[in-house]
Amino acid sequence: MAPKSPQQLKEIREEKKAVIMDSALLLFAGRGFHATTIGDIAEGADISKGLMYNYFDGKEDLLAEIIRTSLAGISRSLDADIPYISHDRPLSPDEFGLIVRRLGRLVREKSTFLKLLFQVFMQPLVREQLSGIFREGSPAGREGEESGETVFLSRLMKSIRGYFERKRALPGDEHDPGMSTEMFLLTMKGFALTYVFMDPENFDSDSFEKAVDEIIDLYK
Amino acid sequence: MAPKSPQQLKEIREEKKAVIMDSALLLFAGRGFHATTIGDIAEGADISKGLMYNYFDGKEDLLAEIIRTSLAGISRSLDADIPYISHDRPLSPDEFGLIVRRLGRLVREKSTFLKLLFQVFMQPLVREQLSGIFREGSPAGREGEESGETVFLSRLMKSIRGYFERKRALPGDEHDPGMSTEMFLLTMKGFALTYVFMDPENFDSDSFEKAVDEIIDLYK
Amino acid sequence: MAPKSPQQLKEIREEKKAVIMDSALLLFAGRGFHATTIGDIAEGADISKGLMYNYFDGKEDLLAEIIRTSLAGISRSLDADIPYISHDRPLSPDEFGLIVRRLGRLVREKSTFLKLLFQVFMQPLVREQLSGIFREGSPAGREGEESGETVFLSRLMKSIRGYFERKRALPGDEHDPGMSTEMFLLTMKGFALTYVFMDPENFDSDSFEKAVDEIIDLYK
Amino acid sequence: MAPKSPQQLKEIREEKKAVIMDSALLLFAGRGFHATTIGDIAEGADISKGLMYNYFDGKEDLLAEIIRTSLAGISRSLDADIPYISHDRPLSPDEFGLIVRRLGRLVREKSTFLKLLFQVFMQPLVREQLSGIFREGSPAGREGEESGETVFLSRLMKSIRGYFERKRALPGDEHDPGMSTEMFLLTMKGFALTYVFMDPENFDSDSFEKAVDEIIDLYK
DNA sequence: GATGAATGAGTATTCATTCAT
DNA sequence: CATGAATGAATACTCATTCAT
Repeated sequence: MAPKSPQQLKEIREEKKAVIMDSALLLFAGRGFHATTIGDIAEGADISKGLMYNYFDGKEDLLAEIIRTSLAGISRSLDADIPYISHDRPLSPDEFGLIVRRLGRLVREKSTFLKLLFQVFMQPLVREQLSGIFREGSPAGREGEESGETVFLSRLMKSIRGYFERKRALPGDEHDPGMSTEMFLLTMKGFALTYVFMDPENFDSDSFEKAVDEIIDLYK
Repeated sequence: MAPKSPQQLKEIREEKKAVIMDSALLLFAGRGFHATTIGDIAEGADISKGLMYNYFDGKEDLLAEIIRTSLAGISRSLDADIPYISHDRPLSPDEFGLIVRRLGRLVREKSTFLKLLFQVFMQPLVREQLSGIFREGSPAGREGEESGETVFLSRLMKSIRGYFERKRALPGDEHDPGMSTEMFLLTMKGFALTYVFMDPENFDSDSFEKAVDEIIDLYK
Repeated sequence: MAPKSPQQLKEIREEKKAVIMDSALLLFAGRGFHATTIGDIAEGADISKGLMYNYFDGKEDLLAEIIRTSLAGISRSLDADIPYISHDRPLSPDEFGLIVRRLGRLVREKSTFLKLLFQVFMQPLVREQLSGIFREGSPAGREGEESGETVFLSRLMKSIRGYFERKRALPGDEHDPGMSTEMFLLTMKGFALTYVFMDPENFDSDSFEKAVDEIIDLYK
Repeated sequence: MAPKSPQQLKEIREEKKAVIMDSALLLFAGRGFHATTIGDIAEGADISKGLMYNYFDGKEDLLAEIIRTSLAGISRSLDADIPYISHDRPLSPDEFGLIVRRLGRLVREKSTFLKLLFQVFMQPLVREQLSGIFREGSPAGREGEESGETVFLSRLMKSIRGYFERKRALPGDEHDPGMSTEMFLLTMKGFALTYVFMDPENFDSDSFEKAVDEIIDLYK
């Protein structure tokens, strides 16, 4: 009965937010953003429809928040696992292989979120709206948190680009490094697309792993 | 005074159907199926909302019809350009290269439809409904027309699979042919995804062509 | 190829009108006025939708015309069978019985139309609209035709009323003749209602006849 | 601050449901089901159109609910007034008279609902749909409430049938008891039909009562 | 914080009617 | 006389969002 401390309150709030976002993510990914109603989300989160609006500004804000948080989470998780890319030293082939393997794991572990991400970036309208929200939604003050983390993703990108540039300099490879990077990314996209939308019953863990190996082999 | 001849009538109907489908395709691809209203489509086709229902059973039927027709068109067009795959003789590397190049052209020419196709196959709900419509929509009788054409696509697939199997038999290649096929398809998907959703202003015709060459190089 | 004579033209016109009205009557009675579309009627009459408007001013006019024509037909048919009621002489009990029997036959033979009539008179709105059409629809000139015939129905009514008044004068009957008439009409309505909407498979020809006899017995 | 108690909530819901059903009943009876729009009903109930769908699954469900509830109400009300029919003892002529008088009162008091009921049972399509809803709508579990009440109506029917069977056994009556029952019901239908759809201004309270007396006289 | 009744703008769809041919 | 493509007003229904409690 004692009044909760501000700290506790904040924790409870964050937890409830997470529950709502989990419910929404599952439904957005499964049925699509438009086909999911606030009622569905509330039911999934076991709360009333109205409560959602205590935590988010609306359906689109909820979507934006999910994407923001998930991206930050991914960023953080990758950052923890791939520390070496922050150095100036170029990636070794083995490090490149580890990165690909790590990205493969990501596809498996975050397939629900990736499903959503694919959908969102296919609808220019939503994409634009989202950009708008992102712009408005990140007031000067708190850039230190989320964006600081998502910045990692561009560092990763740069690192990969660097890898292919260095490979270019080696004898026996006359590929345009820009093109090599593009091809690698394109293959990774196709890989993610294929496995993320594959029927779970058709999913073959073995061929998944072999595909990862194959990619490493192709681009190492 | 006299009513129009059945011939005239049929032409008018076919033409108007095409106009409506064109308008719908553009909007579905651009804004997504759900975000597109019948009013938008009607406006785009310069007709009244009601008229749409003289030609299609509803929004979903319109979508199904677009996909059916477009797939048939693609199938026909590929069939005309790639006649040799119908033979039993396995593909030569050059033929394989030509096929990839032809598929590349397809991505450019049919990017609007492919945009739609990607979106549709990402929404399981719509996907199922579509399958249902397709199943019902192809009564035993008229298999000669649409299905006869779409069958070409599976023949193409088989041909490609055959190509990788034969390659496997050559000395110096120890790849699992099934995995090779999968990797190739996955790369094609990534390729299509990348260029189909690329902002037109970022689209670089040169790198597009070079990417096609690169794919041919990788898998030939 | 010879141009048809005006007489022939008129006959053809009348015949086509009848076909349309038959189709409409069947559907109106079976599904209700609102639930029947012009398209249904046209299909049933094997004509185009537009043609209906060459013969009738619209759906409601079609309904009015059906009712008008059917009532006139009934009137004419009864008039032919019950000639004696036009005399001033009061009805004998046997004549009364014959009338009831004739009305019973009417219920069987015109059950489809009566179904429609019941429905129409239960919807005040339609009833009012119809009255309006009837009023507007009978220009001074042609009252000689239809109305002349429907007038018979009121003569019949008057005759029945007269029958019960005369009965009243007999010793041994102290019923209010107005009330007797009302009771008789009410029973006839209940009779018609019961058998007109009875499922054909539940219809028992025997009990139908016995009910007629019973009514005669009750009110003779 | 606190959300409303479940008790309060339930009361509000029940009350609002009743308001909507009252508005709908009035309009359905007056203009017919098809001619009544959701907007009309909402206006009559002084609510927004959308709210209707918080309480009913749609227009047809609303109709079904009205009929269900009204029938249950009638059943209950009759049950309270005519307790003796539950005994095995056959009805005395006086009891029969009381029943008819009670039914007469019902026609006056529930004329709006009866108007609707007549209309509904004249449209086979709606009738079938309703049967469907009724069947689905009464899961095995809650037979205790509504159906338990409407069951009373069949008990009443049986009681009346019993009355005429017993009468048949008396000397001086050679009517088929089944036919007598049918005639009685048919007369009651005609009676209800006549007075329920009579223009209020033509309604004569005196002749109404006398008609009831007359019916009792005829069938007692 | 939490609830769910209430709103109303928006959407797909239907259908009587018109009209060029 | 006959056709059916075309129209557009009307209608049932959905759903994000608000707000009193």
